[in-house]
Amino acid sequence: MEETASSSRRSKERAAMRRRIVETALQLLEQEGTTAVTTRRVATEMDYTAPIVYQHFENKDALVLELVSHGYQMLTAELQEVSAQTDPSLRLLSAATSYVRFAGQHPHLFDAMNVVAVESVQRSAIVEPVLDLLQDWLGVWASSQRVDLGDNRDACDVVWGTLYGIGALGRLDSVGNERAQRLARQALEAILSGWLSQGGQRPA
Amino acid sequence: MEETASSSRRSKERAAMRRRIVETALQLLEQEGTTAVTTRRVATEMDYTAPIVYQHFENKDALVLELVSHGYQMLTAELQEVSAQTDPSLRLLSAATSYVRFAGQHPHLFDAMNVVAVESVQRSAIVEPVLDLLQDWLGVWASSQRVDLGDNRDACDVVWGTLYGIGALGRLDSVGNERAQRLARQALEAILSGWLSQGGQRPA
DNA sequence: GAAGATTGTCTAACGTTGTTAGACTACACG
DNA sequence: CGTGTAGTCTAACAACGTTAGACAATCTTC
Repeated sequence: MEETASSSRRSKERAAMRRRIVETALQLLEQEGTTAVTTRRVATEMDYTAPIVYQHFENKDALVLELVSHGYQMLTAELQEVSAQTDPSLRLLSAATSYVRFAGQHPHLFDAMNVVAVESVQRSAIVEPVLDLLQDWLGVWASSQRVDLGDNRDACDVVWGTLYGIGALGRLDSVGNERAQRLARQALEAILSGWLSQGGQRPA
Repeated sequence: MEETASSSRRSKERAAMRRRIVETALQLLEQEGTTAVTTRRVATEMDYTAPIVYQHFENKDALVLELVSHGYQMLTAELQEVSAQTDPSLRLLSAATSYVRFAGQHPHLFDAMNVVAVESVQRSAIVEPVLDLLQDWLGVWASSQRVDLGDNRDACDVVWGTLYGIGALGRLDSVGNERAQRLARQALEAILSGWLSQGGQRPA
């Protein structure tokens, strides 16, 4: 396993090609939706042919999983920005609208990110950063309000599920993203205010 | 357009065949998941061939839409049962667990019921009964607690989105349906208690 | 009851999808 | 220069949604 000059160049080219595939697929997904992401379409868009995909991904699902991963990275980055907000309550509320806005700005990616069928061991790892962020912010909020949330994990999943559900609602024409942003904020306001008034821990 | 004996029999047979297709497709969906619902598979299961489907549905999407409609009817029926619960708060909490339990008992159907891509004018009509139920119960709860929810429609969608999100969360192995049922109850408890403590109307 | 129309069903095909095997080409290394 | 390796393409497969056209059975009408 020597490290020759050309082999290193080759592996860089391989990596570059892999990135190109992901970029092209992502662009297709965002601009034309799930149905546009086919192996042939992705390859053609780069002036290659379909089998090129299989030189870099085990199958199409693996490629899509990479898009999903990319999506969560984008989402994490966007959520990091509201980190500037130091007030624990406002920060959570900003995160809520931020999350739903993301769903509105990247509707098809958002869909792909939430296809449960693509469950895998890796999925948990992909979502983890966002959940960690949320769990952290919730913890800070709780201690700032001197509230015991019981299981922090539970609280985190409650908020996560709530925001996801309302974000998904916003995808419907009958609801719309802007209204969904408002609803998400209202929902989180209600939940936090509820936890506040329930005061302490939940009964068994 | 006379009403002869045989034409009436024929139309009954047509209707029966349509029902058989729906039943077969529903069974396949529930037992083997979305990928098992193909025109060929559905037809073969009934000892027919694929084109039979197109004698009764414009396309596969129309068939799936019928399954979704069927699913919402089942859900509505199941929610009607908790109607026995007269206490407004307990009734809503029961509905929450009921809804999430439904997601756990019919996971693939639940998925199909929530594919946003199948949006259509008819979709709103399909979901309407459930939303009406929820809106009604929320209204009763609000007046029983002497709380002004502001826009009743908003409150309804908040709860609807929340429950859906947590129900979908339960589909993940890392969460599980039983835990999701608990989480849904907790979420709704928090929201209601939050609305209670916020007391009156939301600011503009 | 026979002729013609209607209706149910199947066969066969088209285009598209994910995916793989095998051929070809170009470059790298001895 | 010859040999091997890595990258790419062509061609094919099975399965999918969908449609046209043929066939047969039934109904209508005289």
